[in-house]
Amino acid sequence: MSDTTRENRCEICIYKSYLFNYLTKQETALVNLNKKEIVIEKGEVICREGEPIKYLVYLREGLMKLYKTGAGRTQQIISIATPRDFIGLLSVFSNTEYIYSLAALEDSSLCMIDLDIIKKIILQNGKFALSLIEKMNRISDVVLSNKVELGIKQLRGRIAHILLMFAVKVYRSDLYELPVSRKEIGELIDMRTENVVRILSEFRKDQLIGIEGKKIEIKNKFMLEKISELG
Amino acid sequence: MSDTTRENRCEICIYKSYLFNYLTKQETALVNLNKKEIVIEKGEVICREGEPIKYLVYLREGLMKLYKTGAGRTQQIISIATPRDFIGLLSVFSNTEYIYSLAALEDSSLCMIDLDIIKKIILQNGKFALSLIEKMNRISDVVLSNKVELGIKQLRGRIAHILLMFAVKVYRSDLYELPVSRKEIGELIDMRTENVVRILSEFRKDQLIGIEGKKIEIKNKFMLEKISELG
DNA sequence: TATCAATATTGATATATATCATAATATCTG
DNA sequence: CAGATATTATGATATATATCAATATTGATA
Repeated sequence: MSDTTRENRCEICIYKSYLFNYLTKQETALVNLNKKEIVIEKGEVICREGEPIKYLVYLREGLMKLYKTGAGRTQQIISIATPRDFIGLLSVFSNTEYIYSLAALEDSSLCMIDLDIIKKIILQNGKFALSLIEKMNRISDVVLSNKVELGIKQLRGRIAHILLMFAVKVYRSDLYELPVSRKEIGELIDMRTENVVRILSEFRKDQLIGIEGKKIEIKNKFMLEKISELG
Repeated sequence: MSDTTRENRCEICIYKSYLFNYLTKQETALVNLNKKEIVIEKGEVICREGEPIKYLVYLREGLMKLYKTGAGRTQQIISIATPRDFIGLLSVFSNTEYIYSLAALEDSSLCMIDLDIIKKIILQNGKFALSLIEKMNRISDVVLSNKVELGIKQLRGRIAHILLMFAVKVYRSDLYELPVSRKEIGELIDMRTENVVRILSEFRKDQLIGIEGKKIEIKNKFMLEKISELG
């Protein structure tokens, strides 16, 4: 975890989210003074369940997973965060300790902003507060609706859904490299690793996708969408 | 749906949530002018998916369900709201139309506050904004974690969980009347009606609960907790 | 009160999914 | 590089869940 704070200034940050557009000059300067920018490698864990919450984490580049550790080292992945996401916005204001852990699925660069500073700005800047509320709401809409949909889909539908999710929302390409193992796919969509493997093979045999290790090619998007919709 | 606004004043409302304690006198008066208080009967639907969002709904008394209608009149229940809940806080700031419907499971009394007024107050009252953020976060924590837990539990675990939820969180009694049909239980915890019935009967035979129509008696809470935890 | 529709119940059976076993391959580590 | 370990893969089997069918019960309604 290398700290690269240096003289990076929020004012000219190209990753500045639309959220921070509502900040005044003074507030931007305050954020600038109370944030650290870090680069982490694939696999690194930056927040763990139970640790005190100090930062609001903004994902500049890379890919991360938000997950929960259960009994016997089992994990359940809550959501996958993509660039420009305020990760963990899901629960940082309602808890004093993290209720989820956060790990990098790809090399990532993050901006960690002191949560007390964010709270301070909420108290004094209504536009910022309202846009933060909208952002939070939107994030939980997406995460919740994904989990709700899981409940009505069978395994094939879930696999189709997740393959399309990576193609459409994460990589914006029909050809991509899976950032997760088969086991992690299972942890994300509630199924056993063996069944993830099996159904991927099945989809390959049916010419819906191409597989080469972690490389996935979406060959029949229409059919995958059908399978995803119908469960 | 009978409008009983009359001269009810927010200032002296016994249901005034801690949230509204942060309002100034003027703001309280503003809310008072822009809210309506209604009483609805069991079964009534007050918001439907797709309708424009106008109000923030506060449940004073009663019980409601937040649900989604899928293809072929199927429903999925997202969450059950209990008194003092700000229902639908889940998605009112991120959408212009409701993404869930809202119906009464028991006769209920609601306070519907103009959402534009709430937004206006957020813009000018930082303490209110921050406490609203905390409240929103807490609500989505609960709803999401319920749905996440569903994914790792088998049917018996889900039924045990829901029976305990009604006993502990809704009625605070080991003897209560189910506010939902067997079918609705299935819609809430993603399983078929027949299996809801079957497992309830099984629990009755095993002396874990007593059943008489909709009346449920929790007889062996310890065992139900075990079943709920272990899935 | 009689009739209809929704709900609840139970059993038999089909289907989906998990589990267990085993092996091949890839990845990490000293 | 060798050995250890995790990941991917496939088949056989057990288990969990859904589906189908038939009936009883309750609740609503004319």
